Amino acid sequence: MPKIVDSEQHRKEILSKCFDLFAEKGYANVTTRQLCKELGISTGAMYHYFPSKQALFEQLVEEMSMQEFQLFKAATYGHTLSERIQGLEKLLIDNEAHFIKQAAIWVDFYQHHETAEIDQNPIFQKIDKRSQQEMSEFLNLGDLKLARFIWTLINGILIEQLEGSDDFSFEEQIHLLAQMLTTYFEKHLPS
Amino acid sequence: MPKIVDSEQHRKEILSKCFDLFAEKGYANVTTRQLCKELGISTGAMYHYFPSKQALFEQLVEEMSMQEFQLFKAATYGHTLSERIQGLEKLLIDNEAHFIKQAAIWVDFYQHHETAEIDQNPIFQKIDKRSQQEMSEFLNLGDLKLARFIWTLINGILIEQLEGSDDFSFEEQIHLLAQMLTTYFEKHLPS
Amino acid sequence: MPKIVDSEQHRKEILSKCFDLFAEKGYANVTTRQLCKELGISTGAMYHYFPSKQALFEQLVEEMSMQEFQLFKAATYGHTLSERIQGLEKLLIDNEAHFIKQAAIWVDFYQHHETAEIDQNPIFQKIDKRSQQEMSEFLNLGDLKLARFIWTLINGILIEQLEGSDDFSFEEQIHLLAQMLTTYFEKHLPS
Amino acid sequence: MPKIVDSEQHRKEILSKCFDLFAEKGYANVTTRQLCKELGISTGAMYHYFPSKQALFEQLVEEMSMQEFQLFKAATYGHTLSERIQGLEKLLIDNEAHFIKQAAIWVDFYQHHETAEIDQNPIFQKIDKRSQQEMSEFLNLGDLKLARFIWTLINGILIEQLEGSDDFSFEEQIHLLAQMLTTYFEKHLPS
DNA sequence: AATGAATGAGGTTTCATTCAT
DNA sequence: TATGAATGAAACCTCATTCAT
Repeated sequence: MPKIVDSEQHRKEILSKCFDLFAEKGYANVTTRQLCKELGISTGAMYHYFPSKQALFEQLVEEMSMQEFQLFKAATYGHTLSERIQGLEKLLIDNEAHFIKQAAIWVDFYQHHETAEIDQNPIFQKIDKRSQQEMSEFLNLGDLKLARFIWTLINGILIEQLEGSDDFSFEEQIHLLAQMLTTYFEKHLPS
Repeated sequence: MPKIVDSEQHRKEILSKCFDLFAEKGYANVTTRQLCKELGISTGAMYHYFPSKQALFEQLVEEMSMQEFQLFKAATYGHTLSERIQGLEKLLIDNEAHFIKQAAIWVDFYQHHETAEIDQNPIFQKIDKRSQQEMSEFLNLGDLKLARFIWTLINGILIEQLEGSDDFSFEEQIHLLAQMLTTYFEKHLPS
Repeated sequence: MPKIVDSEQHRKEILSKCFDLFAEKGYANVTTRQLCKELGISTGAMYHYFPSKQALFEQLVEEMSMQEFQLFKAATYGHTLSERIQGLEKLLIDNEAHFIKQAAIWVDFYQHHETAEIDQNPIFQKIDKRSQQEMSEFLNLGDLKLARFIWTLINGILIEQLEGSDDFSFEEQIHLLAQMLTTYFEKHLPS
Repeated sequence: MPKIVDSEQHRKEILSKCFDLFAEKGYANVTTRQLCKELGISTGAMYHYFPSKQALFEQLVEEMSMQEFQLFKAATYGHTLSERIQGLEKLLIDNEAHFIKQAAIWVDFYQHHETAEIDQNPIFQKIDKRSQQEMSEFLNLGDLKLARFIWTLINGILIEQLEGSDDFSFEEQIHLLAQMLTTYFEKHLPS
């Protein structure tokens, strides 16, 4: 039993390190050899834990989503909508690095998989659905579409960060978006 | 002299067709052979027009930006901010396919190039700067940062479209964003 | 058109050289690198002609069978059974090297493919059926099973040669088998 | 001392199970992992009993030959040549599975070893010599070459069985060969 | 200009073997 | 003795690029 625990932990450690690499360079631009060298393990070891580079990547996506859920769980939920938007703002800023990398990996993931392929995979379906729900619950918005839309805008900001222009910081951009949302909801959602 | 014109035209035709392919699959996931097959030319011919796959891609990015400028040029500029936002909305919806593909290619481009590398390249510097200006002028916003921010949010919507979820159309999303912006500016920008 | 001919010829030349190598060492014991080095071509070139090592091997088996048919076609058919057996003897001895290698490759082929897999492949079905018929016609035996049985015994001799013991030559062994068959048929088949 | 016995027994059990696997798939097509999984032991355990996959295979060949000798020892020797041929027939049919697998393994063995290598190995020399003698004694044929030849024909039938065509059973084929041999000897060997 | 066969460095993956536990 | 995670050389294969025609 302890061996299984160790093994599982090792697997997660590998995923965690791959997360950074894939986010930075993109799936296709990281070779297994590079990956293993960076991880400090042999190629054989990597293939002991994961059947293929592809599978490693997909498990990474899964794991990454789980971590996102944990973040949402751990965050403080506000009462008023305005407070909840502030909560989201804090969550994003506190975990800036994670969310930026996650956005990068999602884009990669979608480019490397046919849409049909993703639609057929129950795991990714589940992740997708749960992600929307989590977001929706966090903001206490009944409207799933609206929740998704907000996430879409946030994604825009996250991906912008990949390009590394520092003159308009992530924090400022998130804050500005939060303001826009607050302003909009004040006018359009009868609280 | 006419031969050069033909050659130049041929080069642009190739770029135009590559645009779709790269946008859909991503730079690293399209082989030169696929590319040439799709284009209906031989690999030799491709290497006659472009020194490398990389160069082809970069020229594509350049060409793509030129086309974007043309679109902005051809669009009608409104007088009031609200009208100008409506103009942007129309521009985006009328050229949905182009802008979605362009967003995909930009993301690819940034993942495949080190940030430093892009910063050093005068061509990309120029494109970047001009792009911001174009946007800023179109909205008649003095604030470059704000213009860029708006574009950032639009990018979020464009990239979302790559994932192919149809339950919330591009048109609706762009419209909602336009509304948010209008509401925000009404309150925060004294016209 | 001429290019296709060249290409096809080149393909056959490659197969021909592989024939010797696979026969001598066995499919699994020849690496693609060895193969290419021996053939004097690059790995890329090999993969230009054949999609995989496996496919190369299967095409080799097909080609090999075609050549066998040619040999049978070119051989002289006798009138009496005894003459026909002599004809077979001559055919085998004249093409000793080919038949020994072919036997080696068949054994390899059957070990590397599941029986079910072979049974489902129409090409191999056809080869198998035609092979039996060819043999049967050559000996003018109506009985397919008997023809196959004779070939089975010949296979035993062919495979023995792989082991390289020279104290009982192929020629002698084939001759002894021919004598046995003649003796048997004299008694059991009323001519 | 008893521990050595256990160990020795364990070693033989492993060999026995490998026999089936190697016969079915061929040496090169069975990985050590598959082997160990099938055997229900760890790779470490396997390497405790055998220094290498190669050594395991060679010991298997040795053990297999020993078992063959046992079979010959246990069989009933006839008086007349015809009776002795019948005895051989019975021996083969009673141990069909064993002999087919053995034939498969011999072919494999010869393909994976250079002829020179086998010729230099005293163990295989001994096995080979003894095998011929055993056969020769069983049939009470002074002529070693002839004994070997008969075995060669039998091998043809055994190997044919690997290909799994059921329309002409092993039993029938062996019987037909026995008849041929009997007919031939009646005429050519003055009893 | 155009072709597409050829190149070969380098990618992903396998697998016999080792070794800390 | 026994385990199975770890190793790394080497396997098969890909693909941007070149070059004779």
